[in-house]
Amino acid sequence: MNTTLLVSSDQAWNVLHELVRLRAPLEAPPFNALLTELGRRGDVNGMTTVLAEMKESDIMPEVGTLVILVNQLCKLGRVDEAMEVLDKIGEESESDGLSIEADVVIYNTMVDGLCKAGRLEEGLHLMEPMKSTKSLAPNTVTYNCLVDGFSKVGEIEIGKELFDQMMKKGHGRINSAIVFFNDSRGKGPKGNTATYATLIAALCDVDDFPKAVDLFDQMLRSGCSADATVCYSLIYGFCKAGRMGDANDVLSQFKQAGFLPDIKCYNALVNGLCKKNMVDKAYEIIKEMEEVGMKPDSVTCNTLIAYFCRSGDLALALRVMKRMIKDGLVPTTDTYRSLLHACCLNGKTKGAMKLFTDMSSISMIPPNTITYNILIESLCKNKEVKVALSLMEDMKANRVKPDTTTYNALFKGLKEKNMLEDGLMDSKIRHACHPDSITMQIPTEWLSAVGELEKLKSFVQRNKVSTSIA
DNA sequence: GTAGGGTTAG
Repeated sequence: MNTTLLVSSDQAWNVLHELVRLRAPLEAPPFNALLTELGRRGDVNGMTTVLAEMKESDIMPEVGTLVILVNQLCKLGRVDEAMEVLDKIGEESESDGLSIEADVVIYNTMVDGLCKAGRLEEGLHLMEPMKSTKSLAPNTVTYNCLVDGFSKVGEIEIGKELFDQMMKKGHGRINSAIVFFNDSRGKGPKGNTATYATLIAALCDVDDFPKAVDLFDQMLRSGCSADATVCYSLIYGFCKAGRMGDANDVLSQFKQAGFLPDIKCYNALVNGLCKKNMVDKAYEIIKEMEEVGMKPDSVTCNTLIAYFCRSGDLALALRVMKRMIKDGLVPTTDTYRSLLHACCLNGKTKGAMKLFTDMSSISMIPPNTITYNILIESLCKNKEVKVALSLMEDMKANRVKPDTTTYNALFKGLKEKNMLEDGLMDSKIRHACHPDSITMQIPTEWLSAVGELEKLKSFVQRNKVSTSIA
C-alpha cells in the first residue's frame, strides 16, 4: 500500500545523496521534506541517518528540521529521546555561536508530547525554561496542549506557583482546565476555537451539557467562530446521552448560524438515531445532507447496514450495500463484518460463505481475524467443525492470526462433536496464541473426563493453566 | 515544523 511512498522517498533520498556528494550548495528545506516523509513512515532510523548526513556535509538544520524529529519521536512514544533532542539544541548553541535556537514551536511540540504521554507536570515545567532562559512566551498552542492534557488525564497535582490560584478554584480535571483557560485569558494568549472545542468535548464526555453549552455561548460571544469539530463534539455527546432532540437542534442551529457541519457531524447524528431505532429520522437527516450537496459516504452506509443487521432485516442491509456500490462507494471490512454476522445469526451459512468469498474477490478486502471468527464460530455452532477446521488452515495460509475467540469456538465445536483426539487438540493448543482460562477450560475438562491424567498434568504445566482437578 | 472530532464492534 505504501509502495509509492517508499519509492518516492527513496528516490528523493538518492537524489539528495547525489547532490551532497557533488557538494551542491544545499540548505535545510529539501531535507525537511524528506524527513517529513520518513516521519510519516515512522522511520526514525532513516531520520537519524538523514540528520547525520546533514551534519557531515555541514548543512545546518533549521529548528523546523528538529521539530519534525521531535514530533515524530513523541508520536512514537519515545518522549525521552525527543527531550534529548531539545536539550541538545541548548547545549550546542552554548558551545558554538552558529547553532540554531529553540523556538516556541519546538517547545510546543515537546509540551504536547509530554501531555499526551500523561506527563503533565513536565509539560508545565517546560514553560519555565521557555519563559525565563529563552524569553519565549507560551502561546495559544502551548495552552491548548496543556488544556487538552488536563481534560484527558486523571487528577493532577500541579505544584507550580503559576497555577496556585487555579488549584484553589478548581476541582477535578475539567474544572482545572477551565479555570486554567479563563486564567490564561486577558494577560496571556487568547483561547481560540481549538481551545473551546477541547473543553466542550471534555465536558460532553462527562455529560456536563449545561457547562458545555455555556462554553459554546461564551465562545460565540467572544467572537470565536464555531466549526465542525465543535458541532461534532456536541452532537456526539448528546447522542451518547440519548438526547436526540438536542443533538438534532445542534445541527440546525449550526446551519442557521451559517456554520458548515461536515460529514462527520451528519454521520454522528445518523448513528445516534439508528441506535435509538429512529431510522426514519435518520433517513431524513441523510436527505438533509444530500440537499446541502453532501453525499453519504461509506461510514453513513455502514451505519445503516449495521442497524439493519442488528434489527434483523438482512435483505434491507444487503440493499444498502448494493446501493453503496452503485454510488461508487467501496464496502469496507466493517460492511462485511455486519453482514457476515447477520447471515450467521440467521443460520444462512451459505450466504455468509458467499459474502466471505466476495469480500476478497470482488471488494479486494483480505479477511481478518474478526471475519474468520464470525464464520468459524457459526460453523462450530452448527456442528460443521470440519469446514471450520479447513477455514483455520485457510487462516494459516493467509497469515491471519487466530485469537482466543477462534480457539474458544473451535474447542467447543470439537468437544461437542467428540472430536478432541489428542493429535488434533495438541496441535491446536500448541498454536493457540494467548491461552486464557476460558480457552483452556474445554481441553482441561475433556482430558479429565476421559481419565487422561498424565496428559492432563503435562498439559496444565505446559500451558500454565490452573485447574481444581489437577 | 506545533494544538481540538468515538460510525460500527466478532
